[in-house]
Amino acid sequence: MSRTTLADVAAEAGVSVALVSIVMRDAPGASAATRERVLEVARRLDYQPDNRARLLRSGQSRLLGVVFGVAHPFHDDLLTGLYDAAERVGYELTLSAITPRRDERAAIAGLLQDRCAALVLLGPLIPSAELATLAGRLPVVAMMRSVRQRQVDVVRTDDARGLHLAVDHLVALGHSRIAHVDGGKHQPSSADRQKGYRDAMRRHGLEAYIRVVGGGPGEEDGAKAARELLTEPPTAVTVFNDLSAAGLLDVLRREGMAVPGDISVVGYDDSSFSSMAHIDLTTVAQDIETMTTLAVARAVERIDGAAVANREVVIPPRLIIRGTTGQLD
Amino acid sequence: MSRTTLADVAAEAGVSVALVSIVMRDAPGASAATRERVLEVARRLDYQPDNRARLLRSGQSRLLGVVFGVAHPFHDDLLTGLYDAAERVGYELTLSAITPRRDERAAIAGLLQDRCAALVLLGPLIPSAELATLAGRLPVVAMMRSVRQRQVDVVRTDDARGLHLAVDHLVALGHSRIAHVDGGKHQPSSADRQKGYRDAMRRHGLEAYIRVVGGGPGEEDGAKAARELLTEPPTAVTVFNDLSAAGLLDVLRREGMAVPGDISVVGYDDSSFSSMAHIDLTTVAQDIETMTTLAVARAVERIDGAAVANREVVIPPRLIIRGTTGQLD
DNA sequence: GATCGACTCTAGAACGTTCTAGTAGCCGTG
DNA sequence: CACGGCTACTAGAACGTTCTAGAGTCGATC
Repeated sequence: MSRTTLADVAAEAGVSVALVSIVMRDAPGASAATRERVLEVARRLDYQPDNRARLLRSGQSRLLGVVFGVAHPFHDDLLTGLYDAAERVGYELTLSAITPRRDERAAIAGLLQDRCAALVLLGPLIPSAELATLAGRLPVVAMMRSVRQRQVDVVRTDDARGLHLAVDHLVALGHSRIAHVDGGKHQPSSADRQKGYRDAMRRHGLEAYIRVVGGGPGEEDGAKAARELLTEPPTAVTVFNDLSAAGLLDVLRREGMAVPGDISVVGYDDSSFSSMAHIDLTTVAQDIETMTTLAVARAVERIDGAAVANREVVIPPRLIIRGTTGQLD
Repeated sequence: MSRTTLADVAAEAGVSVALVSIVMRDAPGASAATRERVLEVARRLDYQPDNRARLLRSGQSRLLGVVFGVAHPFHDDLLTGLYDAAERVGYELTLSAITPRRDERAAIAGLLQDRCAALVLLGPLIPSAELATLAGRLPVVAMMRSVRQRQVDVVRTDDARGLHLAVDHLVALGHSRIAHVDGGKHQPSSADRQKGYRDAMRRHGLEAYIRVVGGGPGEEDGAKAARELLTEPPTAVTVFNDLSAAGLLDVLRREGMAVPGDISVVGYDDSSFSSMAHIDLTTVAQDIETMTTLAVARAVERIDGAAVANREVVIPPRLIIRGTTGQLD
């Protein structure tokens, strides 16, 4: 049952182990003829390189650790982008999940043992100080969250601007009683989005209509907020994220509110499900491709020891107008 | 930037490398006094064991590779269970995701390089033959799908029985015009569930009412099926999975159908979102804890070379009655 | 015909750990 | 005091790879 190794291939092909290694890595130093022969033998013996031994020896691991949460559908979209970005620069990804019974620290600890060269954290919840000490050990890129500490790189969407776009859009449609359902105190980006909402409302002279309802990142949080809003419905509402917006939409519709006839709704993230016909949610899109590309690029720069000009990269969001927002009669 | 190794700790503590290794592994062979001292030094130098070197040497990797799909919310629930189960038996998990641009083969190849001791595949889509050759290389456990080939272990829910439960429940409520929205030809479990539906209908003498509508695993598939059903609505419908059922529910309600007043709906999976108040879906629960525990146990048995009596384990499902099914007037 | 350079190849160390085999000290027993 | 059997420890090989240094061959150049 033991796997075939370089030595097996070398013996079978009648060459040295080192030469087989050269061939497998596509490194210079082997003739076309032997290259061919070695490859043939490797294929025949079903040789699979042992990443662990490879990394152990070569020191640099071309491996990025990613921490994501099973409870966040948007993380799945980010993972997709990260895989693409990593592949483009010749890196591998190793994933570690946060589950209800496996917290962020455990997820990170798992990756540290795997000796990945850098960490990419999706919306990390642990305190900045902890992120900073972690960054003393290896490059750390935090996504979708700002971090004061200078050691930690940040790639995030300009969340304040995202809510400006949403509010501007609603105001242009004639709305003024615009509420905001926030993400709760545990979501690091919640404060930025709420602030963006408040600023935009003020800028439009709608200070008097500012109304923030407590919410959270889940569908259920949105549903709960909807029930609260229904006591005195606004004509429009911006929601912390799409999942929450979906829960909110569902309750609104079941209570007989027409969307967007009676109330307009704007989500956040442009999660994959928000474009589906029956949701058809107007939302603020985070630029997944740019964010993931930059996050991976930043991690690689740090690994290579390159000097990094601006450690925080803020990506502008984009408003995706779909069917849940409409002109106020 | 280079990490602290056993040798560093050994030098600092004035003992041999081997002894430090013993202490770190909690293995017998060190006095309480030195144990204490070594641990103190290790803590002070911020020592982190290098998993790769550890596994390389010890041969057995205590590492399970898991392939999951970012498009399947239910996989997130399974991951949660797998982490729990693996931890209980002292194994680690290494994840590899299937994304729109990274297919199952790529995901598997990534894991093979990591030298995990066995593979756990969540609802694999690749042909059985391919699974079989893979199983020639290392233990393979397929979840939520049956595999003819004897080399591959299977842990799955008794899907046919799941639909029996659903149909029985609906019949008991007085329904006879019960339709089924299936999972499409790409989902391996789709056929089993459809067959379960047909058998149950026949058993109740409802052969004439059998009606299968093409569907799929996504929310959008359910929405589409709903629109098709609406041309001539049945009084009840069983759906391939919860996500699809959620899409179906949404369309039904928006078209003015009362659930369960006009139509009852049963989902499948008991995904985490199905219990939420605004969905409140009656559904067939797969027993996540049992399935994940058994899948991990099976993988470990194979790794340890234990003889395995029955290579296919079929777990009975459980009907969770919530608010989307009701008495037919 | 010696020297050089380019090319192809190889031996052996190294990576950080675990494991095997052993050494040294100590205590108790006959 | 010789012996056995503990306990605490250590030296060195081993895992499968990459890397460094060098060896051998060949053809071209001086």
